[in-house]
Order: sequence, then C-alpha cells, then structure tokens
Amino acid sequence: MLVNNPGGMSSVGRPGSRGQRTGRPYDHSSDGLILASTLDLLAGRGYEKVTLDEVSLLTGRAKSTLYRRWATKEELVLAAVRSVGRPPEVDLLPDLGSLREDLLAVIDSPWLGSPNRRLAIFAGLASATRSSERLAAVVRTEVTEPYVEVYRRLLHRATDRGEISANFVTSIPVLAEVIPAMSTHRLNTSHEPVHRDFFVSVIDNILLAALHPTGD
Amino acid sequence: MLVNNPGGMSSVGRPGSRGQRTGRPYDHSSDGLILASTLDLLAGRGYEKVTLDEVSLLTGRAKSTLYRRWATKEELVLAAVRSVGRPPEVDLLPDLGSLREDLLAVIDSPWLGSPNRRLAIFAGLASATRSSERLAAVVRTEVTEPYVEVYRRLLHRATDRGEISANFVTSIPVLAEVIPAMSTHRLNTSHEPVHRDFFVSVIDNILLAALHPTGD
DNA sequence: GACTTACGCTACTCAGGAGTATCGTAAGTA
DNA sequence: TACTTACGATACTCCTGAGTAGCGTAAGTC
Repeated sequence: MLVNNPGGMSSVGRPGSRGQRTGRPYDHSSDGLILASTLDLLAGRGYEKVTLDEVSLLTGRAKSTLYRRWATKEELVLAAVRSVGRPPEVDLLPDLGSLREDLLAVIDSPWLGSPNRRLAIFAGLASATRSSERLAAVVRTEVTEPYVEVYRRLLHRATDRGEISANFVTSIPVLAEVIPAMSTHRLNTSHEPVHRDFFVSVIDNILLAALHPTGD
Repeated sequence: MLVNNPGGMSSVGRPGSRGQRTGRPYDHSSDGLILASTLDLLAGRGYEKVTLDEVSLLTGRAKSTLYRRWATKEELVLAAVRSVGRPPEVDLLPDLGSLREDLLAVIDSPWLGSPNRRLAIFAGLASATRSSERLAAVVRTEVTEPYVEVYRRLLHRATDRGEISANFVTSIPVLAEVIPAMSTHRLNTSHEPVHRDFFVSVIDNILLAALHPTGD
C-alpha cells in the first residue's frame, strides 16, 4: 500500500466534488449507513475485531465500494469517529436551575443513542487507541475532550450561579472526569449494561457530595 | 484444535508432578519469566497484539516450549493474569491513622510494579476482556474486584475508626471505585503516564471532599 | 439513446499469527 | 554410562483479514 497524503483526508475515493462530472455520481447517501454500522461493530467488538467484510455484509455495500471511499480500515474508522458529532453544546442545554438537574439532563441526552451505546463506543474506541496514535488523537479531541468539557462547563455554570462555593473551582477539572470515568469503568469491569441508578448514585454520592461540604 | 477439558487447567504440558519420573524434569523456573514477559507485552500492546513468537523471542524460550506448558495463547494469558497475585491485603496494611495516609499507602504500594505499570496491565487486560468471556471473568475476580475491595475495606476501616460519619456507609461501594476508575480513564484518554499528583488530587478533591461534608 | 461512472459480486494476493511436527542436543535420573 | 525426557531451532500448515482486480450491470448525465 501507498498512501502519500500526510495530515489530511485521503483523496482516494473521495471524488464527486471537484470539476463537473458526468455519469453516475457517488451515492453519498450510503455514507451515513456505513459509518453508523462501523460504529455499531466498534461498540460490539472493538477496533481489532472490526472487519470490512462484516461492514460490507451488514450494510449491503460491497467491500470494493467501501475501499472506493476510504483508503484503509483506519480511515473508515476515523471517519466514523468524526461522524459521531459533538456532545450537546452546553450553551444549548437549558439551565435547569440546579446542578443536579443539569447533570441528569446530560446523562439522559440522546447523544450517540443511549448511555450504554455511548459507553460501548467509548470502550471500542479505547481499544482502537492502542492501534493507532492518529486514531487516538482524533478520539481524544473529537469525543473524549468535548464530553468532559460538557461537565466542566456545567460545573462552572453552577459556580457562576452561586450554587457551589468558588473554593471548588480548582477541583472542577478533576470532578468533570468523574462521570465518564466511573461509567466507563463500570462497563469494563462488570460487562453488564450500566443502569441509570448508577449514574444517579455517582452524581449524588460523589459529585454533589464533594461539592456541598456544608451538607444538603 | 481440540481442548476437551472443561472448567479447569489444561492438562497439556503440565506433567512433572504425577508419579515418579525419570529423565530431565520440567524447568519450572522459567515460568515466572515467561508469565512476567507476557504481562509486559500485555501492558504494552494489549491482548490482540500479543504474539507467542514475541514472547518466545523476549524470553529466549522456544515457542514449542511455551505450547508444552500452555495449550493456547488464552491459557498463557490466563496464567499470567493469575500470577499477578492479589493486591496488598488490607489486614496487612498498617493502619496509618488517617484515611488519607491509608489511601496513599495503597497508591504507593509496589503491587504489580509502579502505578503506571499497574494501569497499563489493566488497560491491556480490558482489551483482552472483549476476546474471551472466560478471561473476562478471571480478570474480574482475580484483579479488578480485589483491587476495589482494598479501597472498600479502607473506607470501612475509616468508618469504624469514627473518622467518617456512618451516614456514608451506603456510598462506600461507589466511592471505592473512584481511584481505579479515574486513573484508568486518565491513562486511556491522555495516553501519558499518570502522575502521583493526579492520584493525590483525586483523593483530596473527590474522595475526601465527598466524605468530609463538615469541612476540614 | 449514447456515454460515463459507480455499484455489487467474486475471486483473487499477501502478510501475520496460532498452533503443529520433527529433530538434534542438553540436562537430568538410575 | 545408559536411558529418559525437556529444550531450542526450524520449518512447516491453516486460517483470517486487509487490500486489489476485473467484470457485468445499474444509474445516472448530456
């Protein structure tokens, strides 16, 4: 193989935009399906065990078609990761008046589907991370960071609201990681779906407990 | 392949004990080296990327020798996991008088080497978990559970000592997962070694903060 | 309708890794 | 010393999965 395209999307199989073309155009409407299925497999098996044969089978698209779009498996997964989109923008999340309600709103947000699908994708991506530094970087900046950032913002919002003492600003960075960390750990170790009760317990017994030292 | 040995160690290549034997005995002194190297590779690359060729190369033991001892790759990894031994027994951990000191003692304990080696092994095992339900079960009961258990015990000890209010007993199970969860998450997302400062920050800003609602 | 291009299908090549087989030799035991 | 068994080395087989190639056909464009 030879991919001489440092630091950018591969140009292989990504035509359909430059110049006017004649003949059958690329069926870009398939892309969504393919990327979604890739994420499903990623969530179910982890990067190493994702095979393009299976993606092909699952989507009804020929393997050759997949390779017309994305030069390598890594490229496909990369595209899938990028396609997940950012978590809900905090500015768009209505201020529900209390930190607790705000946090629960994020938990219940349909970003990436259910919380468990979200976690499964994270887990599948974590294994991907070992295979490619490039992939790791994208996952970090596109998925993990923004997700933690949501919590960070909510915590700051609560501070601004005066709900929690300004003394805690310094601990916000660590606290923002608590929910992602705990839920991921739960999934990895128990290998059962993580129930909503667990999220609530983490919020009440850890986050809020740590932030309300004057009692509730 | 055919391994018809449900629910037990494979008998393949595990002689050396039954009956009296003549001739050269198994060199069991190699086992430790092999298992340790397996853990190293596991920590570095994750289960999928561990190859027995590499274990062989690394240890100077022939691949055939490895297969004389362990029937399959999974079996070898399984043995490696079992060989890590339990985390420090709480009963043996000196009561340092304060929860904070007790927790730090666990962080600094040389179990499995440095904290970062410990985390790397956990991470490599997490990817293993997806490949084999059996492996997953062993990791859970031999490694993860005992590790969380240590923290659970320390928290209870603090309660018994009257250091923290008995009101918190119900939240101990969740709290016990905080340190493993946070440090694993950190390693997975940052992919840099986790510094001691981070552990301290987790202890102070999360665990102790959640447990000392009357302020310090 | 003529032409162009993407698609699905099938059949490849190629590399790596699990597991096996064989053999000469080293290291023990009686 | 004679015998037994494990070891290291090497060369396999087999399978899976990434990536390629060529073809007939469908779906568009001019």
